[in-house]
Amino acid sequence: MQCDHESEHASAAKRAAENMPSEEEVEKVAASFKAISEPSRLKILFALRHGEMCVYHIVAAVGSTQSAVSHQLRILRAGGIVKTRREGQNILYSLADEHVVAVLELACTHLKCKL
Amino acid sequence: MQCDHESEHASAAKRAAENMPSEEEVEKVAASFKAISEPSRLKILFALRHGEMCVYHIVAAVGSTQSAVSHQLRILRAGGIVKTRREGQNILYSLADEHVVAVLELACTHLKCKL
DNA sequence: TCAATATATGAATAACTGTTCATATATTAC
DNA sequence: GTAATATATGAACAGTTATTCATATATTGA
Repeated sequence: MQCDHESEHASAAKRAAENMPSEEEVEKVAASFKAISEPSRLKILFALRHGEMCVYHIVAAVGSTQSAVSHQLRILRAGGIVKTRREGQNILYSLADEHVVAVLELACTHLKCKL
Repeated sequence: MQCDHESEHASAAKRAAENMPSEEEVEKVAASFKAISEPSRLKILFALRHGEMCVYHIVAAVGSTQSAVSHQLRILRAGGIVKTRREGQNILYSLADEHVVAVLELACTHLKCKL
């Protein structure tokens, strides 16, 4: 394999190779996207767009089980997608920041689906 | 399990359940994110930010094999993340639209990593 | 038409991941 | 301290997926 339109693409390829983020950075970005790439987790995020919620209400909103939701919340939390605060017996979950909201909205715009 | 701060969260939960996108829509969004959630595919996208490229140069830029890259490109193409055009023997790949660029940049901003 | 180059793809394997079930931890009310 | 409630977690299983290897298709130039 070899490509001979050096003039046109070689420079882009060279720049791309030189500016490729480190393996660690790529994996960090990938992990963030992976966190929001599962239907069960996306539903949680769509739910949280309507406001801070405890686990019980998240379970109700997405229609799943407590255990499954709790496992997914851990992944979202570890990925920095949601944040938590305790209020008595309850742990209240919310979207971590405006970037998360923005990415969700971009995806829906891209796919031409209402939110 | 039952949650008694009805006054505070029940309304958010109710709105969330009512406005939850359909299973099909959620899966479409999830599939899009899944397409960009693998390090090997993300590297391809980071490379393509520097311009349209043929497979040979993508392979060179990301440091993988022709077969692996080709499999990943198929997934990115099916997910509407990249688009292609043929030029002689070569298939030139590029990012599908500005939304893709924007999402990549948002993620890097979110993670405070340079791009 | 034939050889060479570029890209795609099917099958197989190995690694990863989501859910379920059972159970553990933590907080509150008594 | 004990019971009740809310949330988290470990293990196991099932389903998914990325890579490799071998091979197929498509385009070009002779």
